[in-house]
Amino acid sequence: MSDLKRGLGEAVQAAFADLGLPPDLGRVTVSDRPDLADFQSNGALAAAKQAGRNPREIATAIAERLAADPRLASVEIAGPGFINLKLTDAALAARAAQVAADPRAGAETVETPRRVIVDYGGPNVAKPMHVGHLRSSIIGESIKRLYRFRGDTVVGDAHFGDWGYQMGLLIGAVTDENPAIGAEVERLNAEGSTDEPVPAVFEAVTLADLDRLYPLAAARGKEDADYRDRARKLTAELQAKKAGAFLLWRRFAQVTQEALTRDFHALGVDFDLWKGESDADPLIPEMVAELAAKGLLEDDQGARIVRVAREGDKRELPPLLVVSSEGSAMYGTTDLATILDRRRTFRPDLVIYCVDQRQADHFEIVFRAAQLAGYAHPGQLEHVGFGTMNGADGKPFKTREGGVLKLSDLIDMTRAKASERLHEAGLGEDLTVDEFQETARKVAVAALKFADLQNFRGTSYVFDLDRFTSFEGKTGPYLLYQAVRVKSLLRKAEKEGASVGPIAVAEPAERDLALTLDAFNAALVEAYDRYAPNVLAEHAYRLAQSFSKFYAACPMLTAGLAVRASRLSLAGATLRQLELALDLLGIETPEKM
RNA sequence: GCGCCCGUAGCUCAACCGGAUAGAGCAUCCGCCUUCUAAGCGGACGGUUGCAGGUUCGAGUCCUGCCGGGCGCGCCA
Repeated sequence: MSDLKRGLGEAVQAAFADLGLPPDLGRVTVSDRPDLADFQSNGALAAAKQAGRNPREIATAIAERLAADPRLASVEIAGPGFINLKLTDAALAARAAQVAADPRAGAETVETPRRVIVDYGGPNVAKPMHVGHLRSSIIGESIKRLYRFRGDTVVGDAHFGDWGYQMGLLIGAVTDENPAIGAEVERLNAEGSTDEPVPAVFEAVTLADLDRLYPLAAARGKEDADYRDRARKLTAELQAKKAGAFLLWRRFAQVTQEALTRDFHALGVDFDLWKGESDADPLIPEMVAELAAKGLLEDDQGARIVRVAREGDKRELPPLLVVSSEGSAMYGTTDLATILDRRRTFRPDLVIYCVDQRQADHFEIVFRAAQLAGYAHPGQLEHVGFGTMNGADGKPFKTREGGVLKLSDLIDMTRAKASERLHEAGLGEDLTVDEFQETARKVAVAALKFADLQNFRGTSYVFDLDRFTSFEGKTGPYLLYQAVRVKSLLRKAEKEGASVGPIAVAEPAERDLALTLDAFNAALVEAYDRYAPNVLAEHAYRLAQSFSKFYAACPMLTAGLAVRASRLSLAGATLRQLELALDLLGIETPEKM
């Protein structure tokens, strides 16, 4: 079952082939001029250019071959050689009926499913999530769901940032502040085992402590060489699995993961794997040996590196730093080892790194090194970068007090506002307290996620609290509102014994809704190919809007029997597709609001 | 200095391999609730797509140069 756009595309392409023209020029797109047509093909223009012929002539020849197509009410040539295609109401109705009958609401699956890993780019130990972390989790989650829905086998991995120099900094800062912990670390380093449980003294460490200490330690590490050297030494101790350092680190990871799990859960984001950089650590020795055996490793200024620069590069790309002069594994080391680990345990066809755009160079370096080492083919590793979130001043977002806004605070604020609005509107009064809370949570999450996902991931954007927590216009709550209206309508219809029936389209709003329903698959394909959830978000919004217009223009319960049955079918198809699209964006739909 | 990204309506963002009249939302103004949820619907206003060239039948989109902004450039992650 194919959507109309593709079906018509095949017909036009066949007509191009008939005329001895390149078939791929016969691509059909949704019309730019809905007043003139439903779909259009611009291929005659490109073909004319290639063949040195008159475009209108070619367009006319194509149109003659399409005239007999029973799906088309009209085929017209316009302007320099646009081919305008208008569908019959019957063809539209038939397609809408297909969508209505399809559990996948008209969405197809990929021909050859792949094994895919989505790497969420690592929330870090010791750093509570702030608004800057919204993007990787929201975009990553949506991409994961989208790929899975299209038929791929997908695993989402948090890729926890839990290894490296920052851990050494923290171990130093915490032991300095709390001598009891320091003494216990010393004792365990000397005579303990990493198999022991985390000692009770370490439980004094909270996420708030880490959050407070880390920026101080990082700043001091930058200006104080001795402090930095000590932190590096502690990092090396941790990576050498000294029991004291290791168990204290376990405590850091514990408290952080608890908080992160809570925040992610509130956002409806869940990982299939909660692996960390530390999990790749055991593979590092053999990986280093292998890199050396392959002749890829070079000694340079006391460190060991892999050179990845290529002939023809526009500038010199720095090498991958595999082993620091202190003997520590670096960011790129664990990333490369993780590629090796995944290759062995999952054999992915594709790994999607959903990470800040600023790390593009880093990934280019790691990916090149992976290819040199034979761990990956070109195209198998994709960095899907996203822009940064800035404040109204164009700089990274800060609260009025100058601090970062914690993600959990943002969610709470938005949820409180949603509750307030529900109360104001007198909505949800028949809900229990729990149901009401749950609805407010869903509204809040929808607002936050949709505000992010409607932007193309690659561009940076301004974080505006009012806009993020806005419930009117092109927002998540608008989409939920439309879905809930359909649900309410269908409940009422059921109570009145009204049933669905064959779909007919006649009114402009019905035609428009049917066309929008048809566009779902194309939106999914594009969002999938371009790693661009905003394409899907845009479709969901258009669908909600089409429905809202239809809802206003086409009464259902008061209509005649056949019309009512048809419109209820359209409403049902809309609901299913809208809920599916929202789910793929990671947005849950409440029953009532 | 070198490299990457960006510059679209007052604001925040879209725009499918280069196509017709560059679209939404917010804001402003005007209409629409005794009938299915008004968090809605309809309408108005709003543009030299940073500037200057070039390629093309056709450029927001491709090329060159400038201006403005963001980011990155091995021992943080």
